[in-house]
Amino acid sequence: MNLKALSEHLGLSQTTVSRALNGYSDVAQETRERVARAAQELGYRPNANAKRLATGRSSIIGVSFPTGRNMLVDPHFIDFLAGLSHQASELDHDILISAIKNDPGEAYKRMANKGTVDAMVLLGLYLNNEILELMHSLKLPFIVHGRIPSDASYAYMDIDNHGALYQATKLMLQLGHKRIANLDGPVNQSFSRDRAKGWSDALGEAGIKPCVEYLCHGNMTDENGYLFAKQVLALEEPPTALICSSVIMAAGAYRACAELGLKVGEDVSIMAHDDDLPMYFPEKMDPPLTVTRSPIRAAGVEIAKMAVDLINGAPIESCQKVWPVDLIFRSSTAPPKSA
Amino acid sequence: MNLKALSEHLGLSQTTVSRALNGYSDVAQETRERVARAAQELGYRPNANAKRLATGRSSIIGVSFPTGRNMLVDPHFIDFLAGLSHQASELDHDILISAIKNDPGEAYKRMANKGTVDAMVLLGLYLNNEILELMHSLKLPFIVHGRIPSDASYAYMDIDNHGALYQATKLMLQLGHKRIANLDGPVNQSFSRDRAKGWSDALGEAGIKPCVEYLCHGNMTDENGYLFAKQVLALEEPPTALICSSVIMAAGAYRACAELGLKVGEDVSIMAHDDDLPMYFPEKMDPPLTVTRSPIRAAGVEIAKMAVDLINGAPIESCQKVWPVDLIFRSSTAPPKSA
DNA sequence: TTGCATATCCAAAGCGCTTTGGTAAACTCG
DNA sequence: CGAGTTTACCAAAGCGCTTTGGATATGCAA
Repeated sequence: MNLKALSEHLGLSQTTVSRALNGYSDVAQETRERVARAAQELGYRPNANAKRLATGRSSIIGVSFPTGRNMLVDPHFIDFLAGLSHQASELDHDILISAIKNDPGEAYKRMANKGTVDAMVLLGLYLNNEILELMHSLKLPFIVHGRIPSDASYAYMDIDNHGALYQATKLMLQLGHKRIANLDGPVNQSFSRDRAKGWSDALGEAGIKPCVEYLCHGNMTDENGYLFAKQVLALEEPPTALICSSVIMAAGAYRACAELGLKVGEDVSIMAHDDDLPMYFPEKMDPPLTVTRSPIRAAGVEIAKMAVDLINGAPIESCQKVWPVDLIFRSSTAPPKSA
Repeated sequence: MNLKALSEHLGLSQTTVSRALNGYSDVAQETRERVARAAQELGYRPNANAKRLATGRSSIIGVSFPTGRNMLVDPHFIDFLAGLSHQASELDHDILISAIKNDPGEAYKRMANKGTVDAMVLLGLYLNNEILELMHSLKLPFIVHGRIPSDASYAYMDIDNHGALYQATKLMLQLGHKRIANLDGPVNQSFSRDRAKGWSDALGEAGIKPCVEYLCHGNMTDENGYLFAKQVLALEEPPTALICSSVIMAAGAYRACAELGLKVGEDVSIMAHDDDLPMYFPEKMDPPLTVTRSPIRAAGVEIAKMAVDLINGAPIESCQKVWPVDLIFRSSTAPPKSA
């Protein structure tokens, strides 16, 4: 069942049927209804590819997907993707994923050249100035999850990573902690660097010199949380507070403390940034975990909206957002014991 | 730069240029090379949507993506998706994901009707006879990851879940265990039921009546592994062996044992099915975990291949595979202490 | 009555590719 | 040498939609 058949069935022209279905004003109300009814009854579905060819728009948003064996398939990415894809379908758009093997630039070019997608979502993880230039040269709207320092203007959506660690560190300071460790994400990622800066800025303001031994970088896994915690707690002067970049890491840190016979929320204070991942519940941990919180899934939702705006011609300047994070106090944080 | 411009530039017809580029035989070798060079130099990229309209094929494979808040975004699914998407791009196909909110059938219909995809990959998780009928009525090739018992013939790829638990249970029996618990996946999923059957079949052959208290069903999370282990180990007659449906669960079970002062590989034997998830390393656990193993990512790779075959007209019967699983013995399993 | 908006509808021209059904020239071979 | 093959190319007809640029009919003011 195609447009031609439907219009013949109705005794109307293809033009009118098309315009009726697409809500144009120059078609009588009665006709519009008649067309809608017939389309429904006959199960007419416009052919997406014909529509795409005619309009030059695909209503597909491309996302690069790091699948190489050496890259971690990260639960954070997945939850982000879930939000993105869910919202995209609300807005009648589809999500096409393109595997990044090694070179992300190559994957982006592939996606852009085929004209399959109207816009692309890039992971901040792979962003650098070179990629930014490449993207601009591809003449395809794109939006970045994350940020990098750059002169060029581009659409992005990020959470306030600096603020998150700044707040967290400030809280620990206010509780009386002086030795505050930062179990951070991978060193090559901008969000990790932003967080590290927030941490050291807060310390600096309190007149404390950030100690390099208190700063760990690595993938945000349970195991790293465990290892890093063990590592810093074994120092000559162990920290009394740990700030983890993810609830996953915090779970590992809890384990480390348990093994060392340290009571979380008493002997050592722990907090984390909570991306609200579906399988991790900071409020159910023992003790419940204090967090800075910003659901990564919501970021996916927002980016889908922004991508569609961008496709519809919104200026780049209106597509640059930084979300603040919430601070949720629970019992894993307390004044240091010695205080 | 489109076909018309390119052909004019070359002083050839569109037909010849198109055929040259697509490797048809009725074009002179010299011309073919000239065309290829010009296309390269001018950066000509055929418009994907025009091609799709003309050929009726999109080279896109659709995958349903469970994103609803109530559904777990499961690491297993993600690794599967990574394999699928990686292989699809090797075969010059793209992956389009369609969010399942609540009703999977509705999502499938949406995807099929638009004609955007050439084939669909369904998750066994959502499969039932009703869905199967729906899919057949949609006249779109599809392939299922998993299986259900059904009279209808359909393309599928599954691992031998029955065999996995059969083997695992058999191993425990051979070691001398009599009380063997099965910490299984969600009760409504076919792979969980297959595994439960493998477990009870092996027990049955050994003349042991499967005890319902030893069978737990639930999402394959760390927490459930912990809870289920605690639960069965607290029974009047606790099991001496635990078989977990996932390494993630096994990690939880290890924790439970540690808390109870039980040494894994001595006081209690544990094994698991290993999907080879990127963040979990059974061989690095303490003690290293005995597993039945079948990388779920490889299943994704295989399904991408099968989907492309199916699109190219391969008969359904040639697209029905069940993979055996490996049994890898490590030190988390040993004869029971009392034996 | 005439002139001019306004409301409805339509024929036909694309969108950029593939594919059918040729043609003309060059080659084969009895 | 002429009939049949083979080789290399092409014009034009789609694929199924949107959109442009009218056409026709009706309503209303002058």
